[in-house]
Amino acid sequence: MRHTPHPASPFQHAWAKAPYSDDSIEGDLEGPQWLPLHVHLTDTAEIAGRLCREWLGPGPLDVIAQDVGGPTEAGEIVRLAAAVHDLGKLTPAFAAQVDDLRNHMHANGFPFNGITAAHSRELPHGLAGHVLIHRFLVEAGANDEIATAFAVIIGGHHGVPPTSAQLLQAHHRPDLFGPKEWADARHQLLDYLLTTANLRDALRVATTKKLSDAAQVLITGLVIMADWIASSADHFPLAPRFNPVKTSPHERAEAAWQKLALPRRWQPAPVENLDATELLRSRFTGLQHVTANPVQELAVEAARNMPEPGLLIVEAVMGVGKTEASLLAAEILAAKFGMSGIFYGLPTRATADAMFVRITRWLEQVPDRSGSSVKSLVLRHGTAALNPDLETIPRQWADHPPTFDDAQFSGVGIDENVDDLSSRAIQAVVHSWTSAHKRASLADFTIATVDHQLMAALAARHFVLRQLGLSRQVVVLDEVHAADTWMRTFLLRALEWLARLRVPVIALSATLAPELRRELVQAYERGRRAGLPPPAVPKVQPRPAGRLKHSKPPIHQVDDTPLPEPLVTDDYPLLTTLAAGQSGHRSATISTSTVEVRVDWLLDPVEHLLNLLKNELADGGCALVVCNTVKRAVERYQALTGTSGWTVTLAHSRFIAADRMRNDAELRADFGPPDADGPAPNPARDRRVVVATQVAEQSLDVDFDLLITDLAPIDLILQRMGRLHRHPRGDTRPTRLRTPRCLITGFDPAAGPIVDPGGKHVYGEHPLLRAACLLTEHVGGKAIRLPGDVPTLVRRAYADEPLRPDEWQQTMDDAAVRDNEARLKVSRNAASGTIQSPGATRSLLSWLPTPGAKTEIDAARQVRQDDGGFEVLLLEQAEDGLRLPHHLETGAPMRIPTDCRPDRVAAKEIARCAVRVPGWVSERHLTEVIAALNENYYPAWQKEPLLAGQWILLLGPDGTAQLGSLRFSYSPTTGLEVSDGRITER
DNA sequence: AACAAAAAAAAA
Ligand SMILES: [Fe+3]
Ligand SMILES: [Fe+3]
Repeated sequence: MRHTPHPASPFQHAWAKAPYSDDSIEGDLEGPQWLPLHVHLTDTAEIAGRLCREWLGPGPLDVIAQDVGGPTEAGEIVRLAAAVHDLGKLTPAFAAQVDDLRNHMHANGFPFNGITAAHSRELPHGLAGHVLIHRFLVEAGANDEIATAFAVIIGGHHGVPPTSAQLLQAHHRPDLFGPKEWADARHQLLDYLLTTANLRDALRVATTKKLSDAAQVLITGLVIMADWIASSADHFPLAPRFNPVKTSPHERAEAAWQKLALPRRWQPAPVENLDATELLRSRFTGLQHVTANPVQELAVEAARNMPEPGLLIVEAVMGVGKTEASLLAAEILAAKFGMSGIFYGLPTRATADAMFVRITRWLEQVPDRSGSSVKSLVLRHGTAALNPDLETIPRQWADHPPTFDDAQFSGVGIDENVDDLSSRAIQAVVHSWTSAHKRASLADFTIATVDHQLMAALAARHFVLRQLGLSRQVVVLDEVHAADTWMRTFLLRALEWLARLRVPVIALSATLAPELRRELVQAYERGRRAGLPPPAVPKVQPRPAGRLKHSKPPIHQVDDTPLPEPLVTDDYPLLTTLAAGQSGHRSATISTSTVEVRVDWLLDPVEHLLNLLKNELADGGCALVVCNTVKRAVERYQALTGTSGWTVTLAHSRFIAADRMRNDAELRADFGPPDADGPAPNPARDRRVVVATQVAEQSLDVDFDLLITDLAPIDLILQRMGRLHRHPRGDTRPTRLRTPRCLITGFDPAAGPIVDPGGKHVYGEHPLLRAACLLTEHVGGKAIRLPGDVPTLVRRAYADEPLRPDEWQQTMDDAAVRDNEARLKVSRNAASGTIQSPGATRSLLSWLPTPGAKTEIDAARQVRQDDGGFEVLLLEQAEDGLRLPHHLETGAPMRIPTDCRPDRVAAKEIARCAVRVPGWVSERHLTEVIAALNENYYPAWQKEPLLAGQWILLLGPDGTAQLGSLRFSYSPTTGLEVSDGRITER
């Protein structure tokens, strides 16, 4: 096939890439360079084809195939989109941007008619491309709907699909598209592309087949990915300016692909011949002699029985091997449904860090039919760079000595900018083409905070890349019960999309309220239905009388039979499945040890607490005191420290990361599981009191002899109770503490249905009162059995059934109404930041808010609710410069320079000094605090990714700072405290 | 006078 355009073709003078000559400093004597437009387009088409053939995998390809006829056509349509993605660059509005190149085109017959570089912003080339491709498809016989569905991919190839308003504006500016000479050149270019890249059949598909929203999402993602790779001058060399490129598209792409060296995609092997136990033993080196437990058996069975991609919810307590169960099931599902990787989402960075190591070990054991020993794996969260495991593991899987490319694409990649972008500007440009976060979507295996899954449903720039990445991974979500109302809004929308993209999902959880279980199941089912092929003969909708004349017909015929209802049951552990529209459930009989907790009230005045502890800890032992607010926790900590007879520790989230990590580690060391050879008396547990906020609720595997907790929603109370006699310590516990006891504070049942204002602010009134009612049933009476009683208590707490006492009913009903309204408001606000549901719109047009303000789009919306709090890096101001908080300094004091970029080691130390400032500070004192923090802005630090954009809070040597009227103080034992001077002086 | 915990943030 002839790849060089006819010498007379004017389009060969059009340009796509033109690095400024300043970019090639450092004795680069080659002079200015360029890349002709037609070369960039064939490059991108070649890469897109390779991505489809080698990287994408059958699962997502089939989603596209469903719209266009088959997998071959799917690959072709992707190549077509890639081949024309920058057609909008063949317009005077784009081409006028660089004088040199503009003049060259002008000299070769392209009239500019006064269009200058200043006009380029009025017609971004993506938008121009949308208009041009739409017109071209319509001329080739497509209807408007089909043409728009394809054109919007071109319009959105920079991450934001156009809005209808933008299209309208573009149509009013024909001058920006240029006169006939330009239109002719574009037609010749299209003709050249169709011939050279062999895309005539693809065009026929594009003019006759309507792409669904899901296909639009995936293809846009693929085009962006291909464009990024094809835009790397390191892989696709530029030519001296105005010289033609002589290498053929195929050769260029072949060389680039080699150099890129993407690890071959994971191809899981079918494992039908192994039972759950055999599977378990072969995938986990530490479990050679273990037998699969019922939860693991059921998970494997559920995965094997799934007739099509579906949802599997596993509710079980921590410690029954849910992680193993999820990985076994994930491997089976990946093999069955053509997935090429796994996304493992965790609620916190700390849990993600811990899971990272476990998954790497598992990966070493998992068979791969691709024959490759290199796996592409990424740890994706904000402080992944601080994880020490990353430094030890990377090279393990590299087949060959790691080069820069290896760091990017094979072995372990981390989610951050590469060190030392070096002073050579052109290097920096090359290196950063796939910088950081957005590159991570290429990986087969992702361990991340759930946020990265939720963000797939966030209406923000480049969300299509997240969707594309997830579309080829089995998604496992851990601790889904922990999602609050805000996050749940994103979770459900993201789940609809996963279902639409035919992605199997495994959700792990503690006991779910039946309502949440139902929401998860129905969200997945809605997404699945959105992807069902429309019925052959569309039903004619009878127009209901009185409806607006212009009411639109539904996008396509949707199955309107009722959504499946998962069975409401108190079985536990519980596996709920949903596949092919059918919901099922299985429960396992599993012999976990039961803990019987006796419950009692303890009135608030701190003397009661002191007396209780004096008695109970008389013979030793340890107690956990959980408070609903930091303020209460600090108060109780201080009251307890003033008394002898025990050692007190305080734990909450307002510690700098380094201290928090150390505190957590100490808690695990002192109160964690006993050694495998059996429990021994542990002096660290002797007369210890830990006062904590909700940080003690989750993820920390610790055990206490006695629990005192503020009233909280029942599921959280039960989580806290889970810290009571959690490990087998038998008779090493003091005699009087051998019966597990839980005292509830923050509530006086005799005083009526009145909850503590702090708790009310955090949880709302209604769940607290419901919890109080349920606990009353057990006070002084029968113990709460863990985990057996958990499902019943959780179900009743969130059901409508009235609870005694009857006199509280009215208060509770009123509270329920208020809480519901508040919750509805939160989810409405969250929903304004989500993308559309699958099947709700014909195209991605206007899906994201007005582009142009690119950064605003990214920043203004988020998957976590904004409470006004913000993070600062806490450093000390010494006479001769900055230093780390002095309690962190080991050895020689380290002075931190502010006039140059700190080295990597120092930057990590500084990043570990991050702490969150409570929300009320910014709500009431925003301007004065910002003004004060702004003074500590060091331009030289902004080049360091770990420090860029961070606020710095400087404390004096006494550990305090005055910002306006606010006084900040920090100590490694009590954490960050902020007080308002104007108030305390009164 | 507030009031938990939790996370994130660079193009072709
Ligand atoms: Fe572009
Ligand atoms: Fe491009």
